[in-house]
Formats: sequence, C-alpha cells, structure tokens
Amino acid sequence: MKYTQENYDKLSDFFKALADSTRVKILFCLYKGEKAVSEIANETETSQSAVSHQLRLLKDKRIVKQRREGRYIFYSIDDDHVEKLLMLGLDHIIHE
Amino acid sequence: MKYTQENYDKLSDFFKALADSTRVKILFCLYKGEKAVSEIANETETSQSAVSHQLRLLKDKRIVKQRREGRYIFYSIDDDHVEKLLMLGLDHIIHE
DNA sequence: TGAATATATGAACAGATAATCATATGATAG
DNA sequence: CTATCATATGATTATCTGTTCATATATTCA
Repeated sequence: MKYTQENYDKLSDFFKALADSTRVKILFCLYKGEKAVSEIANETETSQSAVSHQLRLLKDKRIVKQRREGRYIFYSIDDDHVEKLLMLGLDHIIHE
Repeated sequence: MKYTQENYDKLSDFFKALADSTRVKILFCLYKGEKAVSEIANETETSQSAVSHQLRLLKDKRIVKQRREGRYIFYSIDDDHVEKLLMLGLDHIIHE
C-alpha cells in the first residue's frame, strides 16, 4: 500500500528536511565527506548554535550521522537518496 | 557557479513545494494525468478552497499548469523533475 | 438576464519553524 | 581540578504557512 496518508505524511516530512536553505547548505557542505560542526559553521557562514540545531533535526530524520573524535563531532550524510535528490533538484533549478 | 547562496535559496524553495502533505497528495493525484479542481478536492479529501490555494502555489512555482475547458479548469504536472523526485522520495521512505 | 456550478481570492487565525542568546554539557590539556 | 575549547540545548521571539470562512469571479444554461 504505497498511496496512503501515512506515506504522504512521511514523504512530505522527508522533503521538509530539504526545504530550508541553511540545511541545504549544510548538506552540500557535507557532500564531499564528513566535517566537524565548527567547520560546517565556518563554511556555511552560520552561527554554531544554528548549525547545531539544524544538524539535530537532520540527525533525527536519519539524514546525517555523527561520530565523535575527542572534542570534535564529525557529521556526514547518512542517506544515498538525499544526495540524489539534491543533485536532481540542483539540476532542475539550473536548467530553467 | 553552482554553489551559490542564490541557488541554495532556489533549491530549498523548490523542495518547499513538496514539503507539505496536501501538496504531495495533490501531485500524486495528478500523477496519472490532468484533473479538474473539484476532482482533486474529492480524491484528496481536501476542501475546494485549500486545494485551490495549494494549486496556486504549485502553479507559481511552475510545477503544475492549467487549462480551462468550460467552467472546469484542468491541472496537470508541468515538471518532469518533480515526478522523479516524488518517486525517489517514495522509494526512500518505503525502504527503511 | 439570472440562477447554478466551478474556481479563485482575501482576511484572519493557529500552529510550525528558524534564528538568537544565554547557558549547559562534555572532553582535553596543563 | 580547573580552564578552555567544541558542541548541545532550552527559552524566546519573529516570521512563515496552511486552513477556514466568506465572498468574488467566471462560465454555462434556461
């Protein structure tokens, strides 16, 4: 049973994870491999707190995963679909 | 220049269109071909007004298009990428 | 023309969301 | 143990979003 309200909810919920430019930026930042929170904050020019909040959201949705190393915590993308979606989306907005 | 703030904004904006279960439902409803507003409202069990508002949003983002026939207005999906994204997303949430 | 049907629109309101600020937690080095 | 660095968290606030309700517009038909 693919076409159920439950799946529509899950699906829109999944897309919500990509429906914010800070999160999109973070995900592109992680595209080439894992990074620590402070690196992400620097590269995306976003406050440490904002990044942390968004990473939590992405982690809760199992889109990124963590790994601690000393006092650093490295995040990386934990979902092949997300990378494909990002690329497909980028493709779309560029060819318009 | 792919990796610009402008593109991140556009991209997240594009995903926003899919980040609501009513809109997802509408798009799946249109997946097999064009439908009039009232049909969409019935099939998705959403009020006429709510459907109309969401269709406007989708139209503004060029995700659906309209065609008038008498007093009916038929909507259909106007974007190949969207169909791919929906299917990829559905694939994702099902295999988890 | 006027009634009926299909769709659109605007205002208003409730709920969700994202940033900021202050502070807490956790790890390491000295 | 304590100072410092890296990250997380909670409260607050401003903004955004989606629905509803009432009404407007557009088309057809008698």
